[in-house]
Amino acid sequence: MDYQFKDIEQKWQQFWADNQTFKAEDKTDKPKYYVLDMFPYPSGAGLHVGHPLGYIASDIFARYKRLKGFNVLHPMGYDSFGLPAEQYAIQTGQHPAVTTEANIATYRRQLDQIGFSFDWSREVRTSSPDYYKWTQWIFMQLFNNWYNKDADKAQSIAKLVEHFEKNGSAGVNAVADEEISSFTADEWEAKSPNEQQQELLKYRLTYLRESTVNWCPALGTVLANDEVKDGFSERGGYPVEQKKMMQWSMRITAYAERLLQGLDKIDWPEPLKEMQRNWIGKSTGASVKFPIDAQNSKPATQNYIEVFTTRVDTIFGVTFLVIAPEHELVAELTSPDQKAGIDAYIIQTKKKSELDRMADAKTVSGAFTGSYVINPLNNEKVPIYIADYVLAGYGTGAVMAVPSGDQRDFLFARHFSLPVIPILDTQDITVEADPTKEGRYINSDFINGLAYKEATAAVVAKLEALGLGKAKVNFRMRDAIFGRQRYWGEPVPVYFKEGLPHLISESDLPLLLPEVDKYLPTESGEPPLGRAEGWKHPEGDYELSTMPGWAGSSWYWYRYMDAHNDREFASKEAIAYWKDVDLYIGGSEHATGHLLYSRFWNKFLKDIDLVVEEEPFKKLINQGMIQGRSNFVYRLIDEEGRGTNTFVSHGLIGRYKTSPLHVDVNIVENEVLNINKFKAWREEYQDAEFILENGKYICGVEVEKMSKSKFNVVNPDDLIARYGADTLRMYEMFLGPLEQSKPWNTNGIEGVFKFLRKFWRLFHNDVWEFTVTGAEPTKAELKSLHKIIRKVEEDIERFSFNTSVSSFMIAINELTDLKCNNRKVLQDLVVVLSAYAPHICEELWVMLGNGAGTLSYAAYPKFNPAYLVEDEFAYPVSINGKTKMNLNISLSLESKEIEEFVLANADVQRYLDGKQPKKVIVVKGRIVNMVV
RNA sequence: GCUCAGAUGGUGGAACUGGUAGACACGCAGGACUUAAAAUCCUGUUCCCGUUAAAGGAGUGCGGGUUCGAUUCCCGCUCUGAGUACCA
Repeated sequence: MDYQFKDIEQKWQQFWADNQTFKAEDKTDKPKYYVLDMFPYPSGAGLHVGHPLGYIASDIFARYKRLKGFNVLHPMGYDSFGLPAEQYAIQTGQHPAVTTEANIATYRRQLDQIGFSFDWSREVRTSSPDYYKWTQWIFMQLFNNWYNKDADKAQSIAKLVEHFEKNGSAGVNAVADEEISSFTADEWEAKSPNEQQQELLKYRLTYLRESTVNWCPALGTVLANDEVKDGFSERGGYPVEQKKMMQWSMRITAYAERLLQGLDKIDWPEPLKEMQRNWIGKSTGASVKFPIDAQNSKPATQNYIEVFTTRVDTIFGVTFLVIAPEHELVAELTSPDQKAGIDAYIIQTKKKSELDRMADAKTVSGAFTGSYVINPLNNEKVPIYIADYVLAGYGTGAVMAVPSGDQRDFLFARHFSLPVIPILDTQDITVEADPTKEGRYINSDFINGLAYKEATAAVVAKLEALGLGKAKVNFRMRDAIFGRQRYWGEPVPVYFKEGLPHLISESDLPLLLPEVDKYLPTESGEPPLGRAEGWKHPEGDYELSTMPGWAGSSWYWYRYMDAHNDREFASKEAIAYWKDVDLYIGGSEHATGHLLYSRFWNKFLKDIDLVVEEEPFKKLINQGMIQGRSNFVYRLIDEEGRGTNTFVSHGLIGRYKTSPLHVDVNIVENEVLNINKFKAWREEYQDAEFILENGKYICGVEVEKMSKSKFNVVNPDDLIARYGADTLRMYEMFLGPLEQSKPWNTNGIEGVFKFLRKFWRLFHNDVWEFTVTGAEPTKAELKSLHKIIRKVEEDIERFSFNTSVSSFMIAINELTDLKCNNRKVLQDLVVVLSAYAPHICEELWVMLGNGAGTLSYAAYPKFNPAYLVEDEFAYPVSINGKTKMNLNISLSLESKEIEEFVLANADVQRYLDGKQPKKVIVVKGRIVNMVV
């Protein structure tokens, strides 16, 4: 029979499901291998052709590892809490659980059709109570731990309390809130339980704090920094504003250094690591306290301003100080005569949106407070300004301005006519600041004549001696806000008693998401959970925020190890066996969100001895984004400027006045419009007329995002119906390197389909009867076979799936030319191809007489280099590096003999034209080059 | 602005450690089969000159360099894409 992909694929997908072919074993002598995909959010739109790209690659890898004798864990699940389902619920009143369930069913159907080797027995859904029970449980562990800097790891709060009881706060070196108090053991004992809890909250790894948050009024929720892009929400594109709110936070900053160091130990794409490094934003410098000039009205709160600088060596070049308009001392520092100016500036800053502020980056603005500080090293009076180029959220919200070395300070100084003092003898500051570290210091008191390194050390030492400064490391990364004022997320397992948060009892987990009448905030502005009737802890009210989207995805890879455990998030044995993810494939858009939070939670879980590896994902690959590729038709515009119902082919639009219109890519093939389908597409085009070129209507092309409104969405279901899953799998790989972004283009899928038919044909005679022989393979057949055995092995190990597909085509072309129908050769070939095109291979495997379902665990054929040995090589002979001819020469000849052989050749002599080559380079087995 | 990635035929791409640039596939052109079409098969297909063939020349974004030899290494530039954004 001809290649009937529909029957074959359905049959094997059913077989795999019925027999749980891909169930990973928990107890086995085989080495483990964990291949993970970033689990999808099940959106209503279903999968488009770009989504499965990474899944196909990981599936090929997983199948290959099984053939190589590994016990492979290759699971799949759903990140099923999220905003779109909730937005839909608000519009329609449908419970998000219902729509989510329906969307998951669609996803599952689509995934099954592609023939993935997932172990579905381990499926997880973050919105399922059996799952989020453990997300809540991990939250409780974070609540019950603090970060001990001396031990450089998390420790239990109980231990901290013990320490407080014995020694008070002395000797505690914690990552904690800034306003922790110091007390003796007796003072601790004297505190009321509530006061003690209040103090402990400042240490917990998840804690409540009034903080400035990204508030999105349209979504009615706060957003994490990585969910905000250019002042707008990433989902939906709504404006985001800054607002102060009491919020749950995660003390990720405690792990900043370890998150940074860990990057050097994992095999991730360099750009991704770089993104995380930038996000963490470590800078090494010093903090310096500038005493406030006593002659001014001194603020009651403190008598100095603290700045952070990376160039403390330039301190003698300081000519002014700039603090953020939001700085807490602004009001107190403003002198009466400057008050009007300062107030006006603050109002102006507040009015500016985030966007304006960025667009305005080049214009200098600011205002003088009327107060001064004293430079602690030379006792100069230094004026204090406010300006919005200093950010309240970074460092201390204050900078020492060195206009000779920093361009922003330089522009500011020019604008306000402030002095610019050069501090290095190599500095050229005639037109702009010069941030050099070269040269020797001048105008700099005791560091004059020194070089950068010793100057920095000397300044830090002096500041330390004065008690006015110290070396300091600063991180850009902030603690992550961990609450959303939304319904469709994990409830926080906390209730409030006398204004203080308390964990619910572990035995009450999971804290179920209650029913509500509407998915909107309450009239008083509380989150939707405030609507839940009778939802109340006996001791007090529950927390009404839910957890953010990244909560459930920050540990899910552990749940797959032991997905049905109802006593632990995963058993010790399962974690000891599976340990970590060996290969993780997913998009780079999660660089500073999911991938950072996951590393953070993993490190925490490691600290409290629940998991065994410091890093969760050993190797990570980013698959490229699949962009859309839109097609256009060109509507003719008549003299009055109105659109007509006539369409001009793309090659002719220069001669007419036209306007482009998107046309459904599914009715265009190789840029040729199917005119009948176009007329049927929409009623208005029923009588459309066309100006053709060469009898065809050619469409225009543009690369855009894949979206319904652009009619460029290609659905995998359609392609599978037409060509089958095996063709789709191979074509997605054939498209190009996995990591490269590219527009989807269905042109060319025919080639892959033809290849599979040709492969099928090898096993059949002219009338499609299955025919293979038991004869001994020929040398040529074995050579083709072993070439592909080696090639696929090498390609998969380096994630070069596209080159494997080409090589398969070459192998099949060769074997077809050889008229190979040899059982031994074909059977090995089936195994090699099975990772890419599993359905057709299963079918042929059984036809060859093997047991159904055994192919997935067959052994990958062993490569034998002996079959590839050649005794002759067609040496390219070049003159001055330009290839002129090929000469067949025995590989047993040595360089000298090859040179003689080549020079004796008549054609070579003709090229040389009687001249003697200056030099002959012979690389054995590679090339002969003559220099004349 | 900064950081990173990339640029190869009409198209997607290949060339793994510096050694025959354009594999494989699409498209296109021509042919075979057919009453015809589809499907299938065969041949050709980087560009220029020539054209029956041969022979020749140019060529991997641009300009230099190292080398017997560079798509590959080095320096400078242009463009495209991604990330980031007054980070002190």
